[in-house]
Amino acid sequence: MERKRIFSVYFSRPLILRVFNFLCTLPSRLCLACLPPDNSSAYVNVDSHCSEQHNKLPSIDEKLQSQIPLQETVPSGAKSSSDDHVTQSGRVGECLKPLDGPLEGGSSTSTGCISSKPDFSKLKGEICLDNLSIKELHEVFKATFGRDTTVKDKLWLKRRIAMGLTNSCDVSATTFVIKDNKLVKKDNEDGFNNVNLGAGKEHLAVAVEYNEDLLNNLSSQIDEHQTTSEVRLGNNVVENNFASEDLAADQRAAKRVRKPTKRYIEELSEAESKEYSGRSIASTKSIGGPSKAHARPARNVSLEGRTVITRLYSLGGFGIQVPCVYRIRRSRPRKNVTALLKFHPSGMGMTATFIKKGFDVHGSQMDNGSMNKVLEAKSTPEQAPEQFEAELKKETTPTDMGQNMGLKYVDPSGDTSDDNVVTVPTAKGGIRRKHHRAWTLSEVMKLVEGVSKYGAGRWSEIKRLAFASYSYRTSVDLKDKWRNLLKASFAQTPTDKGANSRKHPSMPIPASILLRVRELAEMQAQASLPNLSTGKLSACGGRSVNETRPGYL
DNA sequence: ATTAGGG
DNA sequence: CCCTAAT
Repeated sequence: MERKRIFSVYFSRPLILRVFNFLCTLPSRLCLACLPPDNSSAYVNVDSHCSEQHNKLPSIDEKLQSQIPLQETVPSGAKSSSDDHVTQSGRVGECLKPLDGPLEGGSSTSTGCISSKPDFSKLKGEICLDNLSIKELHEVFKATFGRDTTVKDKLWLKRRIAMGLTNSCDVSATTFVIKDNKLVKKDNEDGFNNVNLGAGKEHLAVAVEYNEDLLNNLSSQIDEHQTTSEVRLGNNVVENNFASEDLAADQRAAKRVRKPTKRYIEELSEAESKEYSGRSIASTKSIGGPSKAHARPARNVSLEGRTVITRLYSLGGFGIQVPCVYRIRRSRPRKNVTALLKFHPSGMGMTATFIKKGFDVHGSQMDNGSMNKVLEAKSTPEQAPEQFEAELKKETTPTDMGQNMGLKYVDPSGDTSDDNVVTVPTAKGGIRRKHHRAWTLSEVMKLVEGVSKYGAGRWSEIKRLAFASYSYRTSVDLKDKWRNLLKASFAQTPTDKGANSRKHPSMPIPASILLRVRELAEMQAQASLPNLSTGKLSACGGRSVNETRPGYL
């Protein structure tokens, strides 16, 4: 039989994949089958193997853990003839099970790496996808990407597989890609002579276990590198247009993977931030059951002169470098809070006056009539927010200061309760700041007013127009508060028992406010449903609105 | 950047 | 209140 020379290489699985892929990119440049037979150990009887076991791609589930140095000797002199074989490259390697040999034969029998080489005779002939059947291509595809494909197009499959494998190099910890380029370059320069795959030093930790999510991510990355791969795959580029549609479809399917939330990333990185060199906890938590992916110690990879700290996941034989993201403590900028805190040490009085001044301005902006109305209904000066101080003065003792001080103590909801920042322990041990600022009655009223004016939902408007002076209270806050108000109003409207009696400091919202809230809610509910004919319903709603609004507007 | 909702 | 997704 004709003997074909192949690499006398100790491959680990991922490396094989890469080599395999690399070879796929070569056909136009050289034909391995034509390499002169100068190393017997490197020969395989192609034909015999073809006949033997052709079809079984190894199951990728096998765990392969050997770290095998790649030792390769590629004799020189093949280059000249290579071109001639380009055209027949597909046929030369009649059979190719690139993934076959070393895995079973090698791993099972290998007691020592070099001494007992894997039985490479099982690695048949030239590595090329050309002769694989669709079914086989599907298997390779699945082995490569961890998912099935329905694409029947051989060209597409081949290209996709090759591309995926090629790109897997991009994200791996090896420098193989670069070598790939280098190889190409060498090939162009001085032929194939000095090609040294893996520089003879590739050590790859192999963890051939598959994880759906990570694989999908891998696929996504691969997709993103498409252009790169196209360039690299020179010979196959021609086919791109042909398969572009299917490819796109497939990509879309592959990308439908929910990305981890930011918090997840933060927490994950936080856990490892101390020692990025330590082994990562990888995905053991995210994936039910035994961990499917092994994370290898991260390492600093020098990349184009820059050193990048990465975590590396060894996955299905592919190394994936994940840049470390360090937790960023985010907290809402609180301007006024800090200002308040500055006053705090001096004593309550200072704080009170400070706040009073601040709110007096706003108080003046408000509609006095409505405020008085509310105050009357409430008849509870203690709970009156500072904004109403102007009005309060009329009814209360001239010593506003003392009144204010007392007010502060009595009403915990007042802004003087400056415990705006509360540290809340999190489950993970981290503590996160939670600033709490109780809503004052005036704020609530402003909110209600704003809603009545601009409608619920236009929080930014309300904030800008009605809450201009409150730097805190974001639109989200307004929205939340309104939601709470609605809830409260509908919850306990029937009996306002708790509302007026202020025995519960936690429930300071007066009934009048709740009433208004409910009215506004109804009004807006109807406004949002204008489709109904102008029957009694709309008339009823409109009437109530008109009835209530004048007093406040 | 805003809004809606879940927590 | 916080966080997120969706717009």
